[in-house]
Amino acid sequence: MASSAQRAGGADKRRMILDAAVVAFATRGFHACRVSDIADQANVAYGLVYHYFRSKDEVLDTLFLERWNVLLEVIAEIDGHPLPAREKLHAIASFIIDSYRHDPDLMKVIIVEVTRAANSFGRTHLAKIREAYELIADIVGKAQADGSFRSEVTPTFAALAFYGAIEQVLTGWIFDTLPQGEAEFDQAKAFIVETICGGLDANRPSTRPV
Amino acid sequence: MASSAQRAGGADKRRMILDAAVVAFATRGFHACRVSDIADQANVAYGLVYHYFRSKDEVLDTLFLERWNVLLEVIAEIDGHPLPAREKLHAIASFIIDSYRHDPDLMKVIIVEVTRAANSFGRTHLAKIREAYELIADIVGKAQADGSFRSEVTPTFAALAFYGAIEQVLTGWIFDTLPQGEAEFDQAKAFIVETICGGLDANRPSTRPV
DNA sequence: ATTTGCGTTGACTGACCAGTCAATCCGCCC
DNA sequence: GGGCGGATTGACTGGTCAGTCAACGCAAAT
Repeated sequence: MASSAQRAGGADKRRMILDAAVVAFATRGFHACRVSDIADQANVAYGLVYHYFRSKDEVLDTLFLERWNVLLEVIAEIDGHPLPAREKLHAIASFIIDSYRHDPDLMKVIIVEVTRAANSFGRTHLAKIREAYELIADIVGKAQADGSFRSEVTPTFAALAFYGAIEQVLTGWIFDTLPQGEAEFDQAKAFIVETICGGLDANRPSTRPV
Repeated sequence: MASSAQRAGGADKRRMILDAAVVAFATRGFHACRVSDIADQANVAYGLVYHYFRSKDEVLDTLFLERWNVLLEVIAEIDGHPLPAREKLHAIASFIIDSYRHDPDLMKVIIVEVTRAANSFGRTHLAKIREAYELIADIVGKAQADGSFRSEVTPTFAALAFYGAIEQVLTGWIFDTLPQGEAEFDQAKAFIVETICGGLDANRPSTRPV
């Protein structure tokens, strides 16, 4: 009963179902994915899914909340460090992109089925999603207050633009519209931050003075 | 038979169905919306929808393509004018945001059900959607070539960031996460362009020298 | 050895809905 | 005024699944 899950024993069937759901949702999409697909993928009987979860929705719910709460904690923690705002944003972009690098299926599900699906499903989680924007907006707001960011733009809009850029890039990878790979991941982090913080216009120092 | 649709006569039932579908899709979402909802909304018999369209999908298809093609033409046309890149981007943001202002339901459907639904539905239209990114990337690329934009960032990423920011803001309005109104619409155009072109970092002229 | 009860199974049900189709309507032409 | 053909109608069918539930397995408790 201990830890290493002898065979597939009494251990965490619940976890197995969640992991299977990630694969199933990522492969067929939440709507097209039948509960039996999850059960098959988990090597578990159909009914067991309903032993651990009230509904198919609750499975997705659980996956999303598990991960999104981590994101919120990480952002808060990054903000706690005494870093320049630009580096905080880089750290956030890094975390999100590395999340995708580490578990593309999970990120695909979260983004495609929740974050970008504010209709059908994500509606329930709008508030939770918004928390992330607000944490980012906070970072921008404080940077504006201390003068390291300009104040031409509302923190809210800056946060939306920043997060929107990240999501758009992830979506590109998810649907193979954009080449991906180790190099691209790190490049993307830098480009996103550079676009949002440095801007595209030419009249400015190409590198910030130290 | 002529033009002004005597009663609801022989005129464009097809158009009526499309318009009804916009309302139905916007209200209940594509998946939750039944074909009978469209027919009811259009005051038309169920079967007539299938007289004009092969499937429910084709209705959404049609709505999307009609509008997206306009967008592509407009972007191309804007690019044709001899404007600074920054103003081209502003014009594009304006067009998209004004599209929302003019017909929020249609934009909601296009964004929520197609553009942001690259899974279930939008997959068919990935290429079409990408065309828009590429047109924008072109604008950025040319501006980099003539020196008015810096070259730190790939045109592709810049385009993604720009479009992503717009979509994120629209999504905020669509789901009432962001206050909307005449003032907000124009403000948003300016903020998006200012974020992407001007950047957030402080060390630079707050206004570009003429 | 027997009981107890959670974990597990998978066949089944009820609801839902996209798409079909045979019938009707109606404007127009001969 | 008869009939042709596209427009229009809506009842019906077929298939799909989410969720239920009665039964079984099995480990620990007695």
